[in-house]
Amino acid sequence: MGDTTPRYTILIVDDEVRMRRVIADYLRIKDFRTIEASDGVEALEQFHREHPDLVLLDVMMPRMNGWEVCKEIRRVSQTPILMLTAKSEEDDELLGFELGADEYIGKPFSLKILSARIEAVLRRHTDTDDPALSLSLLRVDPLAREVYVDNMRVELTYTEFELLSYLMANKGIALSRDKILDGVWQYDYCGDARTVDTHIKKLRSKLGEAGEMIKTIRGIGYKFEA
Amino acid sequence: MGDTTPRYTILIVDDEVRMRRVIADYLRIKDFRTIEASDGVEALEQFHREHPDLVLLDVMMPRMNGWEVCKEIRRVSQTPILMLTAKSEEDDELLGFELGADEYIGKPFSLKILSARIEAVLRRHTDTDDPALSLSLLRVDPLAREVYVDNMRVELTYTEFELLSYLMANKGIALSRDKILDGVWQYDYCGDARTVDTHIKKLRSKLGEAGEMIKTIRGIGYKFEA
DNA sequence: AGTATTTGCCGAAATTTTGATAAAATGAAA
DNA sequence: TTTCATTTTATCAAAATTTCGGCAAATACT
Repeated sequence: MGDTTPRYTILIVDDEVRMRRVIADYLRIKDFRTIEASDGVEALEQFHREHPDLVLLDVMMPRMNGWEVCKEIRRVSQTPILMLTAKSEEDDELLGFELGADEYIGKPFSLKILSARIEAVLRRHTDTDDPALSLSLLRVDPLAREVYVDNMRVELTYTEFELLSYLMANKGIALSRDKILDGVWQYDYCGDARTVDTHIKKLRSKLGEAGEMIKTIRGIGYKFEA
Repeated sequence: MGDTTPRYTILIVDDEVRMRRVIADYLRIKDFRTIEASDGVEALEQFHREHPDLVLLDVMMPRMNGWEVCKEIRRVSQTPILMLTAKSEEDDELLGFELGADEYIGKPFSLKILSARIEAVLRRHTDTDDPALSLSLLRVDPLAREVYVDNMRVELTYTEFELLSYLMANKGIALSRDKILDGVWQYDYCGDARTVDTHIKKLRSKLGEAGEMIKTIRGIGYKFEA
């Protein structure tokens, strides 16, 4: 099984080296490529550099805990997230789902079960989403505030960047101009709705072919679609 | 061959004296200058004192292991790193590359192969990278609190040094003025955000061409980029 | 006194917004 | 189906605003 190309890349985030090692070794046998991060900040860096297909996220971590990382990833990506936690309390689980985690596993867990869940989540995801498209054509790095289209750097202004982030965070949802104004421009900014149009236009032109991911919903507003 | 000036300085980091000696002897024949360190902490000290052209790094070491040293060096420098390890496991290699190592050699190795790899890495580095720019342009020695631009010492004030360190520690991340104020001036110092601008300006002018590594992110703040 | 740091102000440049106009889509009527 | 009127969106350019960098004065620190 070792000579095939890994099907998916999995980012393992845990502050304990031994835990990471155990999981990584097992997943590699199962033909996954693994990358690791030992805390939240590093996790986000790795995430943006490697664009893993799934993130295994420990909750208890220094610097930035799992919930925060989860939230931050969800701001720009639909990448499946599987949360790991020592306490298997119900409200933790609830919080996890609220923040956008796809699965939730309480420690201790068997590696067999872990990999089964991973398979399930990935299957669920690849059925619906198109991984090749959103992954390679348009890439947004919120930490560096950089945007790449087809691996080429695109310079966006402050508002353009915020607007794109907002649209992507609400991928697949038709947003009215008012909602967009509320979301991107702070607290009930009283501006013309045409302002949104203008920025959408600039975004589309700067994003080139990726600009077509911003759809016009007539009578409503706009929608981002992968 | 002994009368020529050594082309490059190589820092050999290994806790075994005999191993260091064997490698050093051979590399000296190959016309390299060698310096040595027996553990991670010493390695960092030597690194900052001597600014070697390449680091040979053993993974298994007391006090601070090779991965940590590698990571620490990468925080402030692009100097080529060649990792040495006894276990020739795949994941070690992966981790090494993730952390920024340039090459990876499993023990035991032949000295011939080792020096060939060293030559290759050095050649690669001086070819592809703009050596005058990324490699030796800006060097920060946090222990000595010294900064070198193009190998010329630059005197920075306390705040300037802190600011530069903070920016470099968060390389590639767009930082708001508030974040910078928090990070450099600690404990929610309530100062004008323009203060940051002024210090950035001074830093840029003192750093000369290296000052261009400090990018302005309009509407946000600043970002350090190698 | 002599640095180092902070603050205020101004002009240049970049960005955002506005307003006017053209283009496109929609739906109803011919 | 075609035409026409209406509504909605796209485009463009100019005005208004914001932001940043530089300068210099004021303040703090040694």
